[in-house]
This record gives sequence, structure tokens and C-alpha cells, in this order.
Amino acid sequence: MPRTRERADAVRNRERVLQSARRLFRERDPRTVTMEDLARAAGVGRATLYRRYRDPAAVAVALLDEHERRLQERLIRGEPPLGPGAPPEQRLCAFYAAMVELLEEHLPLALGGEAGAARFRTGAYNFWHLHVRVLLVAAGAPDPETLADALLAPLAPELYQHQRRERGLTPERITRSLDGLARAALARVTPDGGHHTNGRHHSDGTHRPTSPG
Amino acid sequence: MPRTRERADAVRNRERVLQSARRLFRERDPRTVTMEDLARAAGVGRATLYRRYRDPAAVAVALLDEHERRLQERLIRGEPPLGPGAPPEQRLCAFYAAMVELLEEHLPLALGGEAGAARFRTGAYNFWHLHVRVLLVAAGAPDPETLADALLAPLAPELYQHQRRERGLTPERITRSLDGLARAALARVTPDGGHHTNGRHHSDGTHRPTSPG
DNA sequence: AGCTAAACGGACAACATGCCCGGTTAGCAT
DNA sequence: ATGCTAACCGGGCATGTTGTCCGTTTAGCT
Repeated sequence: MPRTRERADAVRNRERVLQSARRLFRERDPRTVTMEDLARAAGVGRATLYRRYRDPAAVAVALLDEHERRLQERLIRGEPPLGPGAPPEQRLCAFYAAMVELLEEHLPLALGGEAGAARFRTGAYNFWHLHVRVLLVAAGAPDPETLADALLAPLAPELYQHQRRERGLTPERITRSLDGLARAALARVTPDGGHHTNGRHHSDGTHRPTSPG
Repeated sequence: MPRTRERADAVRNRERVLQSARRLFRERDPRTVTMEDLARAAGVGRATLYRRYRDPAAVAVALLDEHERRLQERLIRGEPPLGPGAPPEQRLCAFYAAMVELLEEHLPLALGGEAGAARFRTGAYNFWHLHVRVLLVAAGAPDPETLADALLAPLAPELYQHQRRERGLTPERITRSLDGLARAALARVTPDGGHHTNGRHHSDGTHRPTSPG
């Protein structure tokens, strides 16, 4: 916490930067947006920008953060099936659906801020990973740590863009496919069959999922 | 084909470029390698480099190509379970294992050439996608086109690096996890149970997989 | 040996980066 | 109200990369 509260001109400039950045990331290819572009569009000097953000990706992450936090809140304390209370498969499906919505809505920001290896270094990725890991543990899946990464991989912004633009897939179709993946990964045949893709058994079929945080 | 055969000096320079590029990608962070670096290391002018490669990624792709073709050959005409003849789950598992080997061996090149969105524009990705799609069709999975992307996503070079370096996972552990994913995605309970995660039935349990190409 | 087409590489202009430093201003205290 | 101080602002600089142009060299054919 700062010794004095944030200065008014600093607040004003940050608002201007974020506002024009949002537009910039949407209009051009987000990965070509440069610090100079952002500064010029906001009407501030480059050094002012560098003071708070180390690169364009950091600006995009700041813009995404708000939306991601909202989803995180719903995952922790929201209604089932997104929030606690539903069985793991359903929660994972709901999570996938929510992430597709987020990508659909804010793809330019995701491409600008969470492209490539940078994705794994964001706090958001850690959150998603922890969430999925918890669901996998609850379902009794083997090696949840590693599998969680694999289940998050299809949500990479670049892949989503490729599927939408190059393949012409609809968000609904992508969601449906992810649904199948979620059910398969957490599959557990109810009472009758003894089918288990998972390594070890779990006490019963009721669920008391723990959430991240 | 060229009107005249490739000139000797061109061949010599290309060899020099590829040779030093291989070393360069291995020694530094592959994504920081610049055209200037490659040219200087090879002892040629930048323009000479630009003649054949539009950016450093193209050089890395050229280096990867050889190894990828070898795997592609084995997928088409090799022994089962990698090649034709084995059931889809086993072929997918074998494919995953082979890809992990490839990543383990040539990660710097993969990071340099197939990072981010560029991955989807390579011919190699199209090949892998077609291969997996064929396996999914053979297994009767719904929407193979879309699901194939999802099943290839965990093989993104950036994720592999993250799992190896940040999480400290071994190639064996990653392979095992992918194995579980492969089995789950193509799961089909044999004769007794009626369990199907897949959408529609397939004539029988014997397999005559078609291969890409 | 000479010719031609191709390859080579030095050089240039444009641009992004990251940072330094002098000038400005907001917020607090008296 | 007024002055002080710390934080903020942004122009400008040195550096490094990018693509491309164009004059020169050279391999391969006749």
C-alpha cells in the first residue's frame, strides 16, 4: 500500500490508457500492438506507460483481469453447476462453457495478454489449474496435476482463434466438443458397470468439491 | 523444379545456416534468436538469409521438418501400434509417446518454430490433425474435427516446456497422463457394459485405420 | 573463355525498445 | 492560502532489429 493515496492525474491517465488499449487490441491484431501505439493512442508519453506496464501483454492482462476475477468468483461461491455442489463432470463442463464464453467475448485481450508461454505465468492460469486439479481429485483421476494442464490446453487463445477463424467452428460446437472431453476424462460408470478409466476408487458418488482459494 | 540445379554456393551457405542455427536455438532462448543472430553465426549476410527464410521461425521449422517427416513415415507405414493395424486407442497412445519423444529431443526447435499461433499454420500440424481425426473416426467419436484439435493441444511446445521446467515433470509422467487422456477420449467398454462416451456406434471392434496422405 | 542468371552481402531508412532526466503537478502541512 | 515534497509526466537518446534495395560476385552452361 502506498504511503499516500494514488494521485488523481495518475488515475486519470491509467483510465485513458486502459480505455484506448481496449479499443486498440480489438481493432488490430493484438500481437502487433506496441507500447508506442498504446502510448500514442492514450495521449501519454511512453515512459508513463512503462511506469506501470512492462509490455503490451501486461496491459491486456490488466484488462482481462476484471473479467477473469468475475468468473473466479462464480467458481468459488456461485451457483452449481459452475460453483460448488455439482458433480465434478458437470462442474468441468460448466467451467469449459464459461471459458469459451470468456474467450468469445474477449479473444483479442486473451491473444494480447496470454499468448504463448506467457499464459502459464499469469495468476489466472494458476487459478484455472488449481480448480481443475481439485475437480480431478474429487473424481479420483490419476495424476491430477499433470492432467489438469492437458485439460486446460484446449483453451489456449491461439487454438480458439484457429478453430473460430480458420476452421469456422461455432462457439457452441467447440463447447460441445469440450463437454465430451470433460465427460470422458472424468468418466465413471455409475452403479452397474465396473468401468473405470481412473486409477483408484473413491469413497462414493456424492460430491463435496473443494474450491481454490 | 528449378530450370538449373541449385548452385553449389547456395547449398554450401544453406548448410552453414542450418548447422549454426541448430546450435543457436539450443544455446539461447529460441524465441530471442533473431535473423541477425542467425546470419552472423552462419557468416552470411542478412539478405542471404531472407532469401530463403522469412523469419527465424521458418529456419527452426526447416530443422524440425526432417524429424517430423520421419515420424510421419512411421505413422503411415510403420509397425503397429504407431502404424496401421492396432486399435485407435493404442495408436493414439503410441502417437502421444512418439510426440513426447520428439518434443523432449527437439524442444528448442519446436519453441522456435511452432510457438503460439504459428503452430497451426505448419504443415506438420495439419498432418497430426488429420492423423488424430482418422483415429477418432475409426473409434466412432463425435465431431472428430474439433476434438482432434483438443487432443493435440496438450502437445503445444510451450506447455511441454512449462511442465518440464516449471513443474519438474518427467517425460514418462507426461506420457502416462496423455495415455490416460487418449484412453478416456476413445474409451469404449468392450462387450459387457453398454457404456459409450461416443455418440454413435461402429460396425465392429476390428480396425482398419486409414492414414493421412 | 565468355555469357547469363542467380546468389551474395553491405547499406539504408523506419521503427520499437528501454531508460534517463529535467520539468510539472497533486496532495499534505502549516 | 501558500509552500514543500514526493510522485508523476513525457520528450529525447542510444541501441538493436527489420525488410529491402542494389551493386558486385560467382557458378554453371555453351
